[in-house]
Amino acid sequence: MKLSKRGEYTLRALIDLGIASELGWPMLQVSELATKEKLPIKFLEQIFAQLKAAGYVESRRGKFGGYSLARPMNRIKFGAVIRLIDGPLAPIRCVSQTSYARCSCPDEIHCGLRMLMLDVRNAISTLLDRFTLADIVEITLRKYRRDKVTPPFFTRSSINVPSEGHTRGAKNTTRRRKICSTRNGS
Amino acid sequence: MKLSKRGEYTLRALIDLGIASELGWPMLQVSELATKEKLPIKFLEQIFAQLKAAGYVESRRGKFGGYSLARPMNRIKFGAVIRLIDGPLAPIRCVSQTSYARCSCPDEIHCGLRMLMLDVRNAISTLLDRFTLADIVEITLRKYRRDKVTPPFFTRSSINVPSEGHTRGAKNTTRRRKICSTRNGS
DNA sequence: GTAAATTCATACTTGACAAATAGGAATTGA
DNA sequence: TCAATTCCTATTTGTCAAGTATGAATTTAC
Repeated sequence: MKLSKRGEYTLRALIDLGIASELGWPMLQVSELATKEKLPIKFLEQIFAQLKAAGYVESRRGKFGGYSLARPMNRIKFGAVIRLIDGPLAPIRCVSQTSYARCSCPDEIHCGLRMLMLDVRNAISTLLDRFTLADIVEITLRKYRRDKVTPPFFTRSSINVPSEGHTRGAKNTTRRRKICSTRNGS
Repeated sequence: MKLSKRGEYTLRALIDLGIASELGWPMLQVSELATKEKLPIKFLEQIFAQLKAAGYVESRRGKFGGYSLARPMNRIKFGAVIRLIDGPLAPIRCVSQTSYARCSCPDEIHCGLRMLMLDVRNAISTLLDRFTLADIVEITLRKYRRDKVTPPFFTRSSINVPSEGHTRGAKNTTRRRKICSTRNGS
């Protein structure tokens, strides 16, 4: 029942993009995200290529380029994103709505396994097809405010905020100058 | 969010074992199950070894040996079986109850991804930790009766029942004589 | 126009693991 | 003693996730 690393990175990136956007910072660079979330940058690049091809993000090339969300956050459903990246949500193909395939059992109607897995599939997709990026971003920001924590990285005012606990190792004083090559010297 | 083949085979086998047991046929052979569900026999053997080690089934060796359930069906939860075979139910480790591991994000409390995946995990395990083999077997048998279909293979009375559509290729007239080497000649 | 920084494109590597296969030892019943 | 089974261990095979590598195309600042 695993979410792949690729899937995990994708969702992290989208959520960050959403939060940043909500805080008035609509465009982020892959390198920023990679350092913030400690993800391999080239891997993230590939992911963004896929996200762009699917219409979730748009890009600006060249110096000071980056990626931004290509649609309103409430139109980005997690279910769809995970299906794009990781394939069907269903545990087995014979209960998948979006990518059905027959299984080996002779009689699907009376297959106990299928019945059980159908329930599981429905539980998963009910959740993931209901929640949108907007929901998660909103809840996350609300939590941050409630606990009076400044969301790491993504506030304009954080330019001069002294580093605050979990933001250690990222002494980005000037905002536009960001730290490349923090990861294994490349 | 996939269930592995190993997991699928495991559940099919257990359900079959449960149905057979309910119909007064408590012991089945690996080869019977393999031919019925069209599974690789040697692979199934390994699975049963694991199931036995975990105390789900017990065996009788030698001629006319086989496997039978080692505990009452209402004590066999699908969640536990899947965890045994496929590992944690949670999509990512940082929301696993049975096998937690920290993830890369600096602040789990405010992690939107974690929150979302926690919901998914709960949805899955609520289902799979509630349903037992007894539930599925009962529902399946009820469906069979409702539709007036004899459950393939597992009725004593089916000894003389003419083969019936989806039981093609398995002309097992004598019950104890079963067809080995139906699969790719080995 | 040149340099720097970025996205874009493609190909490759590496390791892990699922899935299956193979061969035979130990056990049991007729 | 034979046949049929579980049991045990090792090996193979293929696939795929995850990551790496290299460089082209594009954009901005100077």
